[in-house]
Amino acid sequence: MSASRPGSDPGKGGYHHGELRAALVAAGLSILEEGGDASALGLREAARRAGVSAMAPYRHFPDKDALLAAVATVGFERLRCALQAADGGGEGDADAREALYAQGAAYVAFACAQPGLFRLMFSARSGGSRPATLCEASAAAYAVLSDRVATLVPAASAAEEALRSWALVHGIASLVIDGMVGEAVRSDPQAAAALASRLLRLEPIVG
Amino acid sequence: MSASRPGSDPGKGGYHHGELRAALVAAGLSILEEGGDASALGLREAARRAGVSAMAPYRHFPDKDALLAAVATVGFERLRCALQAADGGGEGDADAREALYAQGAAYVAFACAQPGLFRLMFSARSGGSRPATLCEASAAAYAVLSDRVATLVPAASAAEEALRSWALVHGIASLVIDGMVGEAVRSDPQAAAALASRLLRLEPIVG
DNA sequence: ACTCCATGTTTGCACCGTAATCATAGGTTG
DNA sequence: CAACCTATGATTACGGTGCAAACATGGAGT
Repeated sequence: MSASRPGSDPGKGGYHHGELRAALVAAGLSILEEGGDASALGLREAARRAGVSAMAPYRHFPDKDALLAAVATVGFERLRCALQAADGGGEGDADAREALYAQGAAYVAFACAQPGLFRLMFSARSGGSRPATLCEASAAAYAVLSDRVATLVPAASAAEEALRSWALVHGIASLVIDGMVGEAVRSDPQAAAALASRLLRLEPIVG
Repeated sequence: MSASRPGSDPGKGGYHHGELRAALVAAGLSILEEGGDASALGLREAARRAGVSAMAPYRHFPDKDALLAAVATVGFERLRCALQAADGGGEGDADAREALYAQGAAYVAFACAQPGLFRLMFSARSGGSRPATLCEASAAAYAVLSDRVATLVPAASAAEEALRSWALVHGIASLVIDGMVGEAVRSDPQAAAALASRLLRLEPIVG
């Protein structure tokens, strides 16, 4: 009686449009991929791309922030996949270290390749706080990095080391996409990834 | 014939309003300080606070981005002052290291205390590229950190070490103000600064 | 066949950024 | 001193946005 309703499960309905929710999220992603400007992502523009009226999105999202959060959630899922692919799952000691560096490079390359999406992921805040699905998606992505760090350091310092690594690569990514480290790096994800890998290996000042 | 014109030097006019340009920048700063939301900073709202018509700002800024850039420039100047104050100018070896840690803590505390302004500083981009004054202000702030790092490491690696330190503190600041590291830290600049200081001292994974 | 309700549309409002046009004030110059 | 000239600010108008409210539609369950 509840699961038999036409649009009970969001994202797989089959009525007028069929997949409006998914189409809107896809439209949002395409907007971010085209014009790096995050302010270009709007409800009306997304509806336009989905071939639907301007108010239709409100049947699937309570407000604009909710759509942004849904798009950001997809972004975190993509980031998690990218990190997992870069890690490779090596278990040796040297392999584990290289896996961490590869994750850092992938993190920065991801941000560099899709700056609009990356910025949205860390600014999407629906009604003051993040929706649960967004939190879960970001936590899942962080877990990939956190788990790798856990294989490299004692358990006691694992949490802080993971946070330090995250902050470092996140800082590099943010500075690069905001144009603070030279134009040559921003438009070249490979160069940005190489920079991240180099900074991760760098000897610390506390030597 | 040119310098004798009433409003030749922007920012120090004395006509109808007197200091409209400065008043608009101040209004922008106050907007950012009140509602953490950066999207609340608009031309019309700034004009409203300055007690002037909605179109008046266009006599002092070509478009909205230019006002944002001017506000961001003030933000970088404030950040530079905060970093210089935190550094203290110590010259001993241990003092120098502590000065660097203090700068990192001050950087994160600044972002935590004024998240809207901090975000604007790294997203203000007038017409695709940053105005010269904004670049100079950000470079001046970075120089404070860069110079301190230069006193701690060999000249050959100074540039990369400085960038690494900047990325680390910038990453911490970004993650904190975007609510990715726990609510307790975000609303407490002191706690955020302590976190930054701790992560800066942390042993690296390459041990 | 009838009804119901989720989905999509239409209309309307307040706000924003900005272009075009007009009004004014205060020095500059004859 | 008076006329003017230009920088500054005000008005009006246009397209865009997010959103609320009322309306239309069409497949699902009875």
